[in-house]
Amino acid sequence: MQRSEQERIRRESLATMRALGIEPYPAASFPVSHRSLSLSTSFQNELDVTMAGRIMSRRIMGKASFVELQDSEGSFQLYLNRDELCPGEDKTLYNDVFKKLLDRGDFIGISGVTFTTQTGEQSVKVKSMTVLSKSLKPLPAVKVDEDGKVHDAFSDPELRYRMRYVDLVVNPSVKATFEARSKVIKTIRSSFDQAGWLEVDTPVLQAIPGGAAARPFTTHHNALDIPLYLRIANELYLKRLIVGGFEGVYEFSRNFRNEGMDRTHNPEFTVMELYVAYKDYHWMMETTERLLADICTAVHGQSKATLQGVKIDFTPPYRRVTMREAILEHTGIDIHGKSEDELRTECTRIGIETDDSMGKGKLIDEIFGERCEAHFIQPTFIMDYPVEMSPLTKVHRDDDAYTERFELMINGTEIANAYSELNDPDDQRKRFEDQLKLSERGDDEAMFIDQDFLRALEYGMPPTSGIGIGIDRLVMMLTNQTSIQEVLLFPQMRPEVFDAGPDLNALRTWGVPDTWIQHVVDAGFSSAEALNELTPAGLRERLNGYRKKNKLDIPALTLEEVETWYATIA
RNA sequence: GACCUCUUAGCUCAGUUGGUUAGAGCAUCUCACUUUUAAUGAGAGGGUCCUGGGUUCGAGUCCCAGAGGGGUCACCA
Repeated sequence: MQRSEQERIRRESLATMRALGIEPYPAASFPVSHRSLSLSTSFQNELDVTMAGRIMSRRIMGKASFVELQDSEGSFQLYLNRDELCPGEDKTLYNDVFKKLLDRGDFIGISGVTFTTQTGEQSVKVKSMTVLSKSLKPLPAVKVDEDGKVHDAFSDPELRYRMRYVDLVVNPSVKATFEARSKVIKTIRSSFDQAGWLEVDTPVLQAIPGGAAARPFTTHHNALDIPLYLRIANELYLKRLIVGGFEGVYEFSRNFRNEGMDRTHNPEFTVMELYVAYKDYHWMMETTERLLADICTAVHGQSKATLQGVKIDFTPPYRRVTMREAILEHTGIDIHGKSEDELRTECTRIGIETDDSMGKGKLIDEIFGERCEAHFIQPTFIMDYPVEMSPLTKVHRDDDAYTERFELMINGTEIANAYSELNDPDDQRKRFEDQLKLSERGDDEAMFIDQDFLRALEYGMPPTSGIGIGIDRLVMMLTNQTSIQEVLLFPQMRPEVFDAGPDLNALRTWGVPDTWIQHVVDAGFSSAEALNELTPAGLRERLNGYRKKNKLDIPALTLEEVETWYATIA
């Protein structure tokens, strides 16, 4: 790939620095005494500081300059005065290194003294400066005016996701999103640790992809010569640990599902799953609403958040609605006691398409998903799902047509899914077998039977409540994002195709001098075909013209030299 | 998987009915400037108009195919 003019100039600056005896990529650590935000909040004049960061802008006014230095916390203004930076006769560091050889994007370390400028800006008067790393590619030139309006924003989603490192440098809100994500996870972890529950790791590679109904990614283990699947859920493993005697276990589980991608689905995503013994789903609802209020407070400083202009109030308690009530409320249909055929008729009546592979549970799920889900904007627990659609859930204590299950809906989206866990091994086996029948009817999402899990239940699992919380979607809600890609640092994308680039060794074998190789490529003569379009004399003329134009400090080419290249190729 | 839509300078974008040498702002380079802050003033350079075909005297613009992105739907507890 041909380098842009800006890249060529930066590489020349790099070489010039080395010629001046300045290593652009020094090995030594650079200890820092202050960072931008903390220095600014406890600012005082005449403070000795040492800082490091990236040059984000330079305003050069002859013998004095201002630099915006960006570090991990934010940015801070530096003031460089030629005679303060270079008190002696030699002004190279200011005149050449700073003004000519450094660019926007370069990392520098500085020492100096704090002061306030005439316009009242907190600044550091730089006394010494060290080059820490040279940036060879120009950063997008995002500018923010005095009204906070962003100009020339780096906004192309493809480029932003593919080069998240650039996105993070120039778009501060992106960094804030991922800091919020970290706060969400930290809050959950510290809350659970405080409760005495154990954070565990369970297998990602599984022989039976259980615990959910989804199409798995398949791989192969060579030594065992067996297929393995990337986990679609970790539920069955965490329950085995409850059998093993832990009272509470949780895991931040990266799950993988080989399904479609869109605004709310990425092939790999994170679910936090928690299982606690001797509890039921009522307890879990109370635990969940308290946890979410804490998380929201950690991110926003209050238990309310705004999502697409709508205020979401995470303050407990949340509304609790049974699935039967929810469907009755929004469609007028009472699903209670209805047969599969009756439900199918109702679906057709209200315009929901059905097919023969759909069982009772699936039909009810369709009605809820199509007609009810979107109405639950404020946090709401939808409780008591029909037994057919919840094969891992204990039947309801009062009515065996339902299960003790809830989903937490926020802004019309499912955020969490929880049960009083099914711990009756015989019932569990029967439910798995019902799933198998569904799968024979053509429902390709029905679950596999995990015999070892059934054996674990036969050893006895205490009454347990469990929950899975979709971390990515939760972060979306708390950061006011509508796309999952905005809350994943590196969302899945089609792989980028890179040009292999010209073969520099080939040029070397033609006899092109090392000093010329890059320039011959840059000038567009990286292949024998390109050369053969010109005579040796013509090529020499073009390359020497290129040398002159770019003021290259290398010997001009002689006709004899260029002729030998052609001789080698032929 | 289907449909819609986008791809022009490092970034953000104009580009008329198909018509001269493809433009702007920022960024870059040169010069000036010792408290600026979207610094300023003067000047300059920078392009595989996503790729490949086609129509045409002539294509950034029209047609076909492809690549990549975005959106909607389908799929996805």
